[in-house]
Amino acid sequence: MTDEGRRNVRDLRRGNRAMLLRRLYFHGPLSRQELVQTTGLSSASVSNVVADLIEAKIVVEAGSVESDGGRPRILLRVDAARFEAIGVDVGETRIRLERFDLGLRELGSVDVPVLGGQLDPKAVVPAIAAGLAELTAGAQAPVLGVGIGVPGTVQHQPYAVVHGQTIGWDALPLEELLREHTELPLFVDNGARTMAQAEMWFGAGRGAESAVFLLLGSGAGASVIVDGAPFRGSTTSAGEWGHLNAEYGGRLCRCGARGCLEAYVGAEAVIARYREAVGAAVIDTDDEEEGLGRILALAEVDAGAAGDAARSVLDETAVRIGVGIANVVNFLNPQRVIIGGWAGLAMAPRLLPRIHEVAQAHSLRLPYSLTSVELGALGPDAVARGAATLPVARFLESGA
Amino acid sequence: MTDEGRRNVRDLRRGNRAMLLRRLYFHGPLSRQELVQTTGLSSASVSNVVADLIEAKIVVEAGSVESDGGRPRILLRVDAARFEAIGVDVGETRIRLERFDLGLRELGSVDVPVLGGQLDPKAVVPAIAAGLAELTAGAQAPVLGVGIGVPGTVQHQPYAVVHGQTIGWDALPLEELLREHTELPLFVDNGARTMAQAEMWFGAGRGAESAVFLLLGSGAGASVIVDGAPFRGSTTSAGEWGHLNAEYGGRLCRCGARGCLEAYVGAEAVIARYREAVGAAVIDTDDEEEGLGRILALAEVDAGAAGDAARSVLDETAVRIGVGIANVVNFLNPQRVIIGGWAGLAMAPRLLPRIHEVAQAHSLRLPYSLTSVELGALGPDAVARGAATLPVARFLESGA
DNA sequence: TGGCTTAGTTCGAGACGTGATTTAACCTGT
DNA sequence: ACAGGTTAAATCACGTCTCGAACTAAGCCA
Repeated sequence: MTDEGRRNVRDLRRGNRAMLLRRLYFHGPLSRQELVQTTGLSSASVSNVVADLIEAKIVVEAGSVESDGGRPRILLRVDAARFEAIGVDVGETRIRLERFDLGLRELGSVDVPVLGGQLDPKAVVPAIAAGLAELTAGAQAPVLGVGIGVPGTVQHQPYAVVHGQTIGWDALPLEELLREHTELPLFVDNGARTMAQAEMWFGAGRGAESAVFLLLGSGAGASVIVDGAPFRGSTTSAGEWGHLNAEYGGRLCRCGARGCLEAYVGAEAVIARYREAVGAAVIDTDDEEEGLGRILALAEVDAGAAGDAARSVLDETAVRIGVGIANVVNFLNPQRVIIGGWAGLAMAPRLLPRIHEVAQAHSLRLPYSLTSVELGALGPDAVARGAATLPVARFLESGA
Repeated sequence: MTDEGRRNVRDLRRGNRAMLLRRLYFHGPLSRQELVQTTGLSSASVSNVVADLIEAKIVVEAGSVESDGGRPRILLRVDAARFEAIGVDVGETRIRLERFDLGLRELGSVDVPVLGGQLDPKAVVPAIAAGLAELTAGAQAPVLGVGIGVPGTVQHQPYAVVHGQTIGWDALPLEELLREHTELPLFVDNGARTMAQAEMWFGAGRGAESAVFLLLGSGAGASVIVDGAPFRGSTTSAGEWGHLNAEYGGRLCRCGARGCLEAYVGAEAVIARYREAVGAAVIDTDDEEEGLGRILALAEVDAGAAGDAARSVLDETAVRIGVGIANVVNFLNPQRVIIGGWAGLAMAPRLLPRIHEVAQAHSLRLPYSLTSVELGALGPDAVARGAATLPVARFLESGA
């Protein structure tokens, strides 16, 4: 309510510059004419600002469009090679760093396994620092910054602090710790949100103004996009879809409450429910990906009791997800609901029809009819790419 | 993603003008000095813009603050008498129009009973038009516009069209119909949202950036405030809290789905559940307000079976509301959750402790600890006042 | 080659915000 | 009563911005 954006003429210029830059970035090569029409700026100003951007080597000319009688239009595009950005995916089993150009094309990557499956903060920071050093050494252009997707809630006070209950991170001051190893701007955010950001820019969310991304992995999370930007809530913990209550007094959730959706639909929960149904020894692996795969396979090929149990467990999973989607549709009325995460993508082929059916039955007619429920397009590994969008987004917003 | 706000220097001025005006409006009399400090503008610009506003007679000087050695600061305030606004509450039993000054002090009102309890569109439009004529005739200052809160979903395409399934309005082009009777700018929105807006400006939401207002009347709705503005979703139907699923396969809701929260917590549902528990004849009134009152009284004073049933029904209501609040807290992480609506305010004194208890038990620890759950401060009749904020908000945003 | 059409640039005008300077309005101490 | 000090507000000169109009560039066609 106090201060918002533009005040003086320089800010005005920066805003217009950012507007043109964003448009060129997201809507491909465009002529000055098209920029004039879509932004509402005068042709004089467009010429002026574009000249700035060209001089700064951020925008380059990219051929021209054949004319029908007049001077041909010169196309402009953002020079993707002008800057680079680094994205980091801090996962539960590995840390992956990727280097991208401005257009988010991957230029290099480093994988660091997490020893013993434990994300010890003392080991994570040096691992990231080492990876950063390796990647920046290979950079062909200035690096705008480093985006880091972490499993947990990120608060800025004012430097990013991570609260990750599932991985035992208690108020880890990640930004300050990394600050000792690099001068690059750091952008830390929740991994689910960075993944959603990647889908918004390049995947299933492209073009939507509002969308909800459901991330089914070991557990269940979500990221809510409102007006094209992630909604964080008052303390950045919005989007805990997995802890919507699915059944009063139901299964105990690892958060301590009873009946959370996550106690039914994440890979961990699906496996646990299957074990309860058929006896603990049947799925004899600790690898959730493998365990979930076996249940899916049994449901597909086994005509006996083990297959019946698998089908039953998966059907309830679809029902719970469907109701959870209906809740999202009724309460937030998004343009799209997008299912992602490795477990979600693995189960979706089998469950999607049932999910649609249940979601429809529990949704209000009008909003559901205008919402599409679909799968993520970038696969389960979009966290690092989404993280790299953070410095790029800052670059575009600031107008360079 | 295309065009947003400021482009040229005139827009810049308008934005700064709006910023100062908003600040003066919401933060009471302020000196130019204080404006300089809180807005970040230079003192030259503040003087300049304020001179404009004074010349337009929107802002007036309002005494001065004693100095400690220097020239005293002259206080400025928005002249509440300079403009007026009209708010309309289209309720299920009556239509109420109120006339306000710029500071939203009530200056006059007209009540139109709805004949036979039926909101016939053919009768509503002339009724509103007649009320408007009466109120504008009494206006002492130019009327900025008319805000109208209606029970139903409002879509702008581009003129306001109301879809009200509960009252049998099917795509009623209310704005166009009223346009034939008045030249005043019209602002139509859902009544729950206008009520929430009133609470945000003058009631329990004051100062919050994000809040969720739960409106318990005959049914159950909500209005979600994000970044100080109502969130409408992609097709303006966001906030259907009453249709979150409370129990899979549960009670049939009037929306057609099973297990909606509204089938448990609205006045209609509470009365129905009580009747089921004790026999249909016990609450022998069609007036929901009276019926709910009797149940509350029985719970309070009757030690026998009728009281037990009332207590049991009300306890389950508290549990359902509590879980519903936990869902909101987990998913949206608002600063505040505010319970309003006539039924909500009537039940709250008895239910609030239990609601808090259940909400806490089903919420994630961190977000719940930072969220306050409280009651609306403006009572059940804030719809018209909230509606009147719509033209005022437009006035403030545009910078007059 | 000359006219026509469209794209992009240049230029002068008008509007704005800012820092520095000036004026206004009050207080304190003598 | 009056000078000196202090703070608030207004004024001024300057630089920056966008815009419309005029102008130049670069193609087509006959």
